[in-house]
Amino acid sequence: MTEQDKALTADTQESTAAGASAQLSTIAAIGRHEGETVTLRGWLYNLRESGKLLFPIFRDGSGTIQGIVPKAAVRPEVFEAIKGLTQESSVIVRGKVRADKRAPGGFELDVEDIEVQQRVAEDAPFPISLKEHGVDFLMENRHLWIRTPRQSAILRIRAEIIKAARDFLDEQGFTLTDPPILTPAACEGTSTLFPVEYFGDEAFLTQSGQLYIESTALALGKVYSFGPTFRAEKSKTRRHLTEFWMVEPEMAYAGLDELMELAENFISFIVDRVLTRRHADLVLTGRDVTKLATIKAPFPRLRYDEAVRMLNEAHARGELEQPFEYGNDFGSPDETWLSAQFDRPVMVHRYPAAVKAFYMQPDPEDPRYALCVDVLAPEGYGEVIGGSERIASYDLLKQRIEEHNLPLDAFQWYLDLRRYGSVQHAGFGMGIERAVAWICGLDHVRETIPFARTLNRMYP
RNA sequence: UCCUCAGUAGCUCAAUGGCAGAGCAUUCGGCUGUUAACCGAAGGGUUGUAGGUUCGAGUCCUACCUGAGGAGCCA
Repeated sequence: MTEQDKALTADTQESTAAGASAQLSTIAAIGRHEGETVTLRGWLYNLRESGKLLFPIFRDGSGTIQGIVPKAAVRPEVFEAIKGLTQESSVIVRGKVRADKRAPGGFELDVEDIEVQQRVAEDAPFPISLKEHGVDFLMENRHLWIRTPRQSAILRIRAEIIKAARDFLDEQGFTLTDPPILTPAACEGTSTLFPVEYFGDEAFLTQSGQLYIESTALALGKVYSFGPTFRAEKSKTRRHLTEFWMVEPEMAYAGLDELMELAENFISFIVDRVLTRRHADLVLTGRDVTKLATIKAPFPRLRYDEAVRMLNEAHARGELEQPFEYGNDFGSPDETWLSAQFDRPVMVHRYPAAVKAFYMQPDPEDPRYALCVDVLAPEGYGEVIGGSERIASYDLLKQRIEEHNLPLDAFQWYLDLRRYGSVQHAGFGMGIERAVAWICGLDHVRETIPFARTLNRMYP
C-alpha cells in the first residue's frame, strides 16, 4: 500500500459511515469475506431497478459485483443516493458479502451504506453505454473504454505476459539491459524512422534495441531488453502500431539451435503462466482456452524451402490466391495460411539471405541461406518472433554493411564487437502486442495496449 | 503509395429520387430478484464538406475531408 493509499483509507474511515468499521476489500478478493461486512472503493458500472429494489453493479478494477438495495433495508438517503446514480459515478460502498448462485461471480453485496465521491452529471453521461459501439468512437474514447470489463481484462493479461516474459528470462540468468530510445542512425536502414530534433542535430526514435544488446551480451553473457519501439511505416493493418513494445533476448556463445530452443520454451512458459494466473480474464475476453492448452514445446520447425513447398501446394489446391515466388519473404496471406496449419507456433528457419537483414549469419552448409527464424503464432496470427544468429566475422560484417550501402562510420562501434573477442551469438525480438493479440484471441492489436498509436490516431 | 468500403440524433443503425425513423443513452412515471432487465411517456437532426443534376436529393454525379479493412513493409 502506498502512502497515498494509506492516506485515502484513513480519510475514508474518519469521514464516512460507508468506510467506518468495515474491512477494505477488492472485488476479486471478496470470496474471502463471505458473511463479513466490507468496504469497496470503485465505480458504478450499471444500475437496474425494480420498484423498491435496486441492483447497482459496482466495479473496482479487479472485477464487478452486483449489490442489492431493498428500500426497506437501508436508510432513505442511501436508497435515494443509489436510485439517482449515473453510470461510472465513483462510490465507496459498505455492505455484507453473501454467496448467491444467481450471481455471475458467485457473490452479491447487501448494501448498507454508500458515499458518492463524484456523481456523473446526467446532461453529460458516460459515453460508453453498455450497447454496441463502433471502432472509431471507442478509440476516440479510449481513456474511458479501458474501464469496460473486457478491455480491463486484456490489460491485465498484457501485464501478466510482460511479467512472465521477464520472470522467464530473469530465472534463466539473463540480465536486463536497456538500450537507448534516442539513436543516432538507422539500425537496419530499411524501416522508416521517426526523426527528432536533438540540440540542432537529427536523431531518431529506436526501431530496435538489437545492435545495442549485442554489445551488452558480449559484456554480460545473456541479456535482454524490454522497451518501446517506433516504426514510421504507413502500415494500416490489424497487426501494426507505430509505437509498440518488444522484448529482445540476446545470448553470447549461442547459435540458431539454442535460439530456437529458447524461443519455444519462452512462449510455452508465457502461455502456461497466463492460463494459470489469468484464466478468468481469458474467459472474459471470449478466448477459446483449449486452443492455448496445446501450446507446449517443442514446436514444429520448417525450413524456408519446406514452407515454400507447402505454400505452392496450397496455391495449387486453390487455398491461396497468389502464387508464391521462391526467394521472396512471405507476404501476410502466406504467413496467415502457414500459421493456420499447426496447433502450436511454427518456427520457419533458414530464409534466403538476400531477403533478410544485413547482420544475419549465413548458414555454413549453404551461405545462400541465413541462420534466422520467424515464429508464426497459430490461428492465423502470423509472426510474433523474429530472430537470428548474428555475423561474428569482422570482414563479412563489414562487407555486408557496404553491400547494403549503410554508412560505415555509424557502424564502427558495432564492428568493434567483432574486433574485440568476437563470438557466436544470437537473439530474437518478440512483439508484445502481437503476442497479446494472439493469446487473447483479438482481431486487432489496438486493443492490446492502453493507448495505441496508429497511422491515423494520436488522440487521446 | 495503391485497392475496397463507410460517413444520418450522444451511441448503434433504418429510410424505392417524394413528410427525418427505431433501439440504446438522458429526463419523468411504473414495477421487491433484475442479468446489455422490462413497461409507458418526453426531449433530442445544418443527413461529413463544397458544388452539380432534378419540380423535388439522406438517396444520383464530381471533388475534397475523415475513418475502417486490405496490399506493400514489418514485430
